[in-house]
Amino acid sequence: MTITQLYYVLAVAEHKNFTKAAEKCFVTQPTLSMQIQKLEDQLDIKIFDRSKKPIELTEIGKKIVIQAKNIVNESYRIQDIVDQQKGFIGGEFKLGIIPTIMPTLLPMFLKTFIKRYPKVKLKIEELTTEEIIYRINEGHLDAAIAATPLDHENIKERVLYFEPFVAYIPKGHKLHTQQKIDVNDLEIEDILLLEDGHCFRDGVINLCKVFKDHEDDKFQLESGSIETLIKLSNEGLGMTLLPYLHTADLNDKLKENLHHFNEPSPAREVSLIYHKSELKMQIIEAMQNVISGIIKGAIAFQDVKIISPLPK
Amino acid sequence: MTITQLYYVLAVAEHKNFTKAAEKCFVTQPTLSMQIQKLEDQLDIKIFDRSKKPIELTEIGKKIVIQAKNIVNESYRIQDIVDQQKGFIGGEFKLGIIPTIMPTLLPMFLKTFIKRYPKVKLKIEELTTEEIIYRINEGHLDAAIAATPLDHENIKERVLYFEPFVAYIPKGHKLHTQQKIDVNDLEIEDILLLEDGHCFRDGVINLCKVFKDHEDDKFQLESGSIETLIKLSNEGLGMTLLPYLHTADLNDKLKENLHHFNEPSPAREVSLIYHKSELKMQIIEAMQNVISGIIKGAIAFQDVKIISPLPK
DNA sequence: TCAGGTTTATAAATTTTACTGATAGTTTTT
DNA sequence: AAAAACTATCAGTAAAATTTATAAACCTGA
Repeated sequence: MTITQLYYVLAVAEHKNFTKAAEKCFVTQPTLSMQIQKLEDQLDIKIFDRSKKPIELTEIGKKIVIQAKNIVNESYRIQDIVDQQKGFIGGEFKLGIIPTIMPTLLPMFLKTFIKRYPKVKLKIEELTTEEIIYRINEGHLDAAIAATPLDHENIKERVLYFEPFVAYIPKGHKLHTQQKIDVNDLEIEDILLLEDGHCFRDGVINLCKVFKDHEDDKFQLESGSIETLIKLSNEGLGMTLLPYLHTADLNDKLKENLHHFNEPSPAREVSLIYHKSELKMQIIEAMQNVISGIIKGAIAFQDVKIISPLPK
Repeated sequence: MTITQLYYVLAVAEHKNFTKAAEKCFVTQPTLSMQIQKLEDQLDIKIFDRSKKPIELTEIGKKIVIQAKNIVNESYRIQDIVDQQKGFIGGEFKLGIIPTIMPTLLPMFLKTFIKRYPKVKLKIEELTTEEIIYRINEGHLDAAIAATPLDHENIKERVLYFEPFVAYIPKGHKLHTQQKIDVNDLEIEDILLLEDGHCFRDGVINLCKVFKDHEDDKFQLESGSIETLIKLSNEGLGMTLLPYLHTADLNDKLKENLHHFNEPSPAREVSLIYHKSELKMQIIEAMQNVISGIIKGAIAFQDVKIISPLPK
């Protein structure tokens, strides 16, 4: 049994196809066929049921895949230990970012990061929270930036910052004339929300719970696009909440519709998240430091008072 | 990096000598030298400091060894998973037993065990508790039978039975004439004890704590040999406590000096112990079942009432 | 300090293993 | 029924692990 064989097994298990798995492993298909057969012969079991199309794992195959993942991952950790010892921050690093954070946060820290850590080969991908969770679990992402808390067993979170929401209240809305608005002014059934507006942690206003309690309303929208929110809002479908960092990009006309909250302001928690196995922790920490440093200047509200969650 | 290379590293780390490690791995010394060099080159670090005699691990080498142990162990688990799935109980199984349990328990269950599980290649070794703990930690023993609780972080325990102690009171001792004796009759400073008479678990009389509280006595003895205990006792150095299963072997003359305890009787807890990684769990469970079945007939005292621990 | 023993590294040869390219055999798709 | 997609098999090859033989380094004790 070799780590390579286990790696091949994982590739086939994932792609359910020897040919595709072989490509991903940068070997030819006969290599996979033979190596996996060899492992199966040595263990005297079948890992894959090749009679099914697409190929399926056998019962024992499933168990072996779990253990194989474990072993392959732990083998990566050897290089990790070496890097840590050397103080080396480098290598490939796959980062996922959710759409509503990508355009505002990435430009702020990317330049600094690649300058400070030139040996890190960043591969950044815009992904939904759901995709991010899946990929971190499968080991296809090293880390991601998303709205938290996710409360996911295998995923750890490090809070980067709290981004206050700014109310966008179009003309004609009853709150439009009010200069500063208060959380208590909000009528949740009237607000268009971001789809990644997770349940908020203690200490941050809990919007989603209230939202869920009103499922019998006229209509619901959870959009992943800030632009959509604004346009729908302008159409008279209600006010919306925009993450603070997005408000700078609005044109002057739209800016007139922005209303900051009285403290305590509602906010979203944005975190760097990663698998509990803590691989590539040096890079993750490096990234956390860069972002934390940058964000301090960008969000004046850092020391904003944040309100306790509402009762259910 | 291969599992084999990691295995070689572990062998050298343990024996601190390439030549000896090579023998244990059943390869020649140049194989180890080259493979370990290759790994060191790939990681671009030195795992061993060869300038020291005997060879030492480097700082990073120590960390790598820890991780290598982990990986090698987890690789064994693949075969374990397969065996479990097949219901196969077999393969090499290294069992340690402490001296005072070996001669009485082993003959009772060995025949039954090898008959019921003929595919298991048992390798049994008589070892002290200390040696057992070390070897289970290093992975040189799959399991052991010892007096418990050990309260050791990496070692799990499964109680097999409670073996009552029988008082051996030589002629001339003040308690000699008393037919049945009581725990309260014992004067701890006057008792010769087994060295493996561990601190006892809740529910079993706690002898060792009392013993330790009297460290300023005339003399102390903790022997690993039952014979020594009896002989010293006969020399007038005090009474002693014999594990119940040993009493059957005494000649009639010595048997006259045995005094059973009134209930609740003091007893030692005997357990099957194994590493927390739970490798070869099928065999461990098989062994537990065999021993538990056998012991029921041997110790009539199974349902003996056992007293609470004494206060410190 | 020098011979003898012990140990690790190196070199060349050998065996073993992993991998490829070509192809045959299946199953699925159309 | 033909084409496409996929896996297994085979023979040849490249790569690797391992061995034998030997050199080099390092202790050890006379």
